[in-house]
Amino acid sequence: MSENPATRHSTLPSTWQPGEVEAELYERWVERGYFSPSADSPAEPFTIVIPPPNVTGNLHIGHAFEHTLMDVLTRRERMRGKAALWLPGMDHASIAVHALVERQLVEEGTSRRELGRERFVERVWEWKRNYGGQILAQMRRLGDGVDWSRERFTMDDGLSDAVSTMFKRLHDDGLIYRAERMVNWSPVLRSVLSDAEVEYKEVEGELVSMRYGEGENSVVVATTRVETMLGDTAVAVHPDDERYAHLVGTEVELPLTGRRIPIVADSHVDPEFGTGAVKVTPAHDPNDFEIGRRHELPMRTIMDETGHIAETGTEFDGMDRFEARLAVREKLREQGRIVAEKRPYLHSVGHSERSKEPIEPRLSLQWFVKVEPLAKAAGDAVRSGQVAINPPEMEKRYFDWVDNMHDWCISRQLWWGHRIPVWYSPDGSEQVCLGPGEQPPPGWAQDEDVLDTWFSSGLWPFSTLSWPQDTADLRKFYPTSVLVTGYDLVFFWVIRMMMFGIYAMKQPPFRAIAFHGMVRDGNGKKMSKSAGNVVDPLAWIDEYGADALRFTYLRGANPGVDVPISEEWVAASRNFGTKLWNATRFAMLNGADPQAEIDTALLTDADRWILDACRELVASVDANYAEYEFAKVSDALYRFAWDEFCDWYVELAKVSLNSGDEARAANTRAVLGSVLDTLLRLLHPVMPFLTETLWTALTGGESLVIADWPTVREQPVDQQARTRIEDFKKLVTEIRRFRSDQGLKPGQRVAARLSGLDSAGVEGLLPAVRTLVRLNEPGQEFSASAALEVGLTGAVAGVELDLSGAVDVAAERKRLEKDLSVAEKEHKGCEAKLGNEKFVANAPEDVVAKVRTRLEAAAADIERITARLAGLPE
RNA sequence: GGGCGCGUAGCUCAGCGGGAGAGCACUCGGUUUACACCCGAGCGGUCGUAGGUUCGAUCCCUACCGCGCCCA
Repeated sequence: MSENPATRHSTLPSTWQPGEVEAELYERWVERGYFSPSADSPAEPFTIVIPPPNVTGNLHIGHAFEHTLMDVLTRRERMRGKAALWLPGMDHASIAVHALVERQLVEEGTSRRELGRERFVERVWEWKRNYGGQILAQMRRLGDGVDWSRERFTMDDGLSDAVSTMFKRLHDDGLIYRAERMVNWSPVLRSVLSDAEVEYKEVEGELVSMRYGEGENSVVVATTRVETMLGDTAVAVHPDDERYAHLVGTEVELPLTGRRIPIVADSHVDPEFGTGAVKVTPAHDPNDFEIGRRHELPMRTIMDETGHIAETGTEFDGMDRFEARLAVREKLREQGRIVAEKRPYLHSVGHSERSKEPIEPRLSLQWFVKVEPLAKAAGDAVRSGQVAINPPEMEKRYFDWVDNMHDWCISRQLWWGHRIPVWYSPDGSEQVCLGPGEQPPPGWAQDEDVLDTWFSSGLWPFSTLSWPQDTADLRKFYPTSVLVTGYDLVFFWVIRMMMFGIYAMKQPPFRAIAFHGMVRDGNGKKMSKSAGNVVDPLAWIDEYGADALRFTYLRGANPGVDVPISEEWVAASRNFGTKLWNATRFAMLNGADPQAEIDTALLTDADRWILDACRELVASVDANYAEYEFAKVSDALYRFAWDEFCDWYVELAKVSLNSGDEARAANTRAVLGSVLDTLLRLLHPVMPFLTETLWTALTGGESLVIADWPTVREQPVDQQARTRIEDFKKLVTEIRRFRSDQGLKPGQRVAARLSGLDSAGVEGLLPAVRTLVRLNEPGQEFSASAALEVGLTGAVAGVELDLSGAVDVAAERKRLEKDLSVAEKEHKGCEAKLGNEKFVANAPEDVVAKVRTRLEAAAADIERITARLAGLPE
């Protein structure tokens, strides 16, 4: 504060080297505790919990994007005086980690079963200590202002207690049950998967039609999974289907098995599809399962947990399902039972999202959450407006999920994760569900399965704040302010967090949900390893700095819309950072002083205009943040900083600084300092490193992280100053255009005489015009050889130039003709509108008046340009 | 098959009832005392197609074509 502005510039190097200072700045922020709000703070809380990244993961381009948004929001709220908490952590990624460590064991020639459960889990923790959580270090590179003192992991003791507490509550409320159901089975993982972990893909398979039974009593059925016929326990037809009416109630022989199976009538069969008769495999197909239940059919499981045929008593036992598919088909062919084959047959098949193989529908005993009451509450919270979804269009997708959710299968046949807190008596006749700290009766055995990772993720917004303990953190920071996540994750953690939050905490876990899009490459293509267009955000941080990457993300972040990103755009953002750097350097070299008093009496039009523009910028940035319109925020900042401040104000400030009027120059230094100060504050959430460096140098303040967010100053808008500056800009631009047309070098000075500036009210800006467009005062021998006229708000300004005879008339004529045709088009358009009676009668008064004004202006332009063209030498 | 979204300048995207915009790319000029990661000037669009509503449609409605996503 006491530092002399004139000497501060010595602390600012001539170029910005992000790589040299980012890490140091970051660690300083963390050490000073800026990111760790106190639960005792009197300030209003602002909370974001990180959607927990996977412990196996690295910071990919999508995380970096999402983190930028969260960091921007949190940093801004901190500057606005909130007790801002961004809570970091990771989930344990049950399936991913389990599979990863299991693979390692296989490579070492052993297996998890050989190792045993206890040692396997130890092994996983060891892996986590050595290799897990790399993303946490990478988040520091990006500048994530998270509170590391509150970091959480879903497998930590506290969060594990939260899991078992929640399980027990739901269980005791009858919202968790165990049942034998058709589930999505992964033969590779040997575990069940939730519906959300299955992705449907079109595949080229085959549709095989085969005949069951003999002669008149035979039926033809078709399937893409021939091997499942071994588990058929019926054939179903539509009850109204006359073709098969005589067969309903009879039996046919199921080939290869010697079994006889009934033909049943079921109204869910589509008589239009295929032959109208379908094979029924209740233990291996969801639809068939339902038919089986309705008709009390036997449910024959014909595969083991690895997808191999088992216990059918046929030659196919022991074969993998795909091998059996071919073998069964060929056997049927030998027996003459294949009546048709369609190949390739395009159809949709569910695949395991994690292990990629086709899932196998399978009858299995699992634990489920009864979601109906929970999902209804989650839907109501949005319907009632308690939770706002941004952008609102995403509500539909949310309701689609919430309103049509199936019960959630939460057990997994894995070892890494939260073990289901249910114990069985030695004879299996009794079971008990226990909460944390409760002991099962001696000799009872705990359920072997673990819980779906999403179960613990669903608790994340409050388990991370120490729930079920009633702590100061929980009271202060729950519910969280906003969940920032991709629209693809609606059904993963969003709905689960909503359901659990409302159930356990009696209020939704966030006040708002801000959905963002997916990061795509510069051509709008989805990034994927196979397309080879995946980029590493860390490489770009190395090359261009974290701020450049962050700014690029923000510029592309329209709510809910995909974000394309490419290296050239990151480079462009880096250029923007450099521009700011240089502008600040210029300001400091000229003694810009943000603390100096601004004497309003001495303000020039330029000062008034930029202060007003700056004021509007603050308002616009605030308004757009409120709507999560990040792209509009950054666009406004970019344009103000570059187009208004650097391109015009700084140039005008030079005129003032060199005017020799010390009082005026001092005032300009104060305005320069003030505007830059505001601009750097506004940019800080997006570009924390660069702005911190510049701002501390400019102001001598401690840190921008904890500086105040700008407020909209109560200051009258000087509309006249704005008009004069707009006129000034137009005048300068037109003269530059004329010079360019005439082939004058930008630096070449020419003598000129200007007129009409006084009646336009911009005579005070004459010195600035002369400086910006290199016009000398007309001397003794001044002889105007070229001239132009510029229509300003209040008058027409005349500019006569002495080009020493060398006038390019052709160029001037071309320019005038172009201007004329623009004016004529405008004139014609306005005339047509005003000539339309209905327009004049129906259009609002102000619209009609505006068109009249435009018509007059166009007419004046036409007259002036025509006269000038007529006066040009041939 | 059902649902949602999108087709605007070479590229990526704003705008969404009354004068077509931005960034990048491109062309020309440039040793202007902050900046060539720059400065100045410029080129570039029948706003997917066809109808309709309206005094007026890139904007609203309908159909179609193309692309993407989600669900079955």
